[in-house]
Amino acid sequence: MTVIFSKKCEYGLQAILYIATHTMGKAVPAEKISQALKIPREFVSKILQDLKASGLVGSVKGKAGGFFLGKEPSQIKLIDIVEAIDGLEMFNSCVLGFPECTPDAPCPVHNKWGILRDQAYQMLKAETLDQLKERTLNKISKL
Amino acid sequence: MTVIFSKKCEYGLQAILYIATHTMGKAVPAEKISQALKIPREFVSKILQDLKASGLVGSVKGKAGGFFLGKEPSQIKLIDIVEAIDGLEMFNSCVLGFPECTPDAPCPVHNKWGILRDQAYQMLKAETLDQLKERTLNKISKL
DNA sequence: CTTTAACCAGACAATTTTATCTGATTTTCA
DNA sequence: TGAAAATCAGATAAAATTGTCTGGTTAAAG
Ligand code: SF4
Ligand code: SF4
Repeated sequence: MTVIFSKKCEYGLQAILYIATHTMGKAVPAEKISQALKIPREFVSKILQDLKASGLVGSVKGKAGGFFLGKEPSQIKLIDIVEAIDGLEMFNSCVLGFPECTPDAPCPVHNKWGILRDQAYQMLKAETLDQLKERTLNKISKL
Repeated sequence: MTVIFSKKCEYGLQAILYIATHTMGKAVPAEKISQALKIPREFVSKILQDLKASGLVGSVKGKAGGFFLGKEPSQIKLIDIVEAIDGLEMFNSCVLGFPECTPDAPCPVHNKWGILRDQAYQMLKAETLDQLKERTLNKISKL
């Protein structure tokens, strides 16, 4: 299977986007995220607990508890979630899987892939959650 | 883990590039590929057997046997190997993992990711094995 | 103060991916 | 003809990823 992000990372990205757009001042329970995004509840819960360790989300226990953003929406970028879950290794390794990505021994598609890789990185780094809000709402509302 | 291609696919790409540059008219045994690319022999052998089913490689049994390209190097592109092993699904699905990639409900990074995805596809489709030969040799010789 | 709804920690299970093994067959060559 | 070197098919094993369960703790609300 060809994959960009692990399932965990995809779910993490989706969940954070969901929280950012549906928080209304209150904490969002895992159950709600699970239903909206069709992710198993315990699984998304686990992932958010992991993201908590990175400071990207916070949580409150007990009734009316749930998850919320750990920083201002204007301070969170998609790359932050990717880094927390999958790491940034892919942005520094060979697309063909050759060991070592050195300038004097580039893989055969170096000149093209290197550029794409950087653009992908820039893309994830470019916009903050608040800037993505409108488009996120449009997507999630049609799920 | 973040990944572009599965290990199988990476190994398949590397192995085909190796065969294309080291065939010298004869069949290349899995053992030789295994040593050169540091891929477990039985594993690369399996992968090449799979690629044989797609017509990308051929094989001869017995002593002095091994694998060879199933087509002219000028007729094989990297995308062919990717398609045979991992399929082309990634070039038609959402980078954030949202179900359905529809024009009226694009994911929040649609306008940027869509372009990158197409460029990646074009990259893999652009050059044939013979065109990649020189750069491949340079990479493999420094492994 | 009891019920309820939530997070949380850690074990557990299922699935997929990656890798190895075993034995059979084929071909070359001395 | 027999030993050696290779593919090949299928079973098996190991590892990683994905998903589930159990029981505990916390906090709101009646
Ligand atoms: S293109 Fe160059 S930099 Fe990019 S992955 Fe291949 S070797 Fe590494
Ligand atoms: S950007 Fe649009 S086309 Fe690309 S993956 Fe996201 S939804 Fe699909």
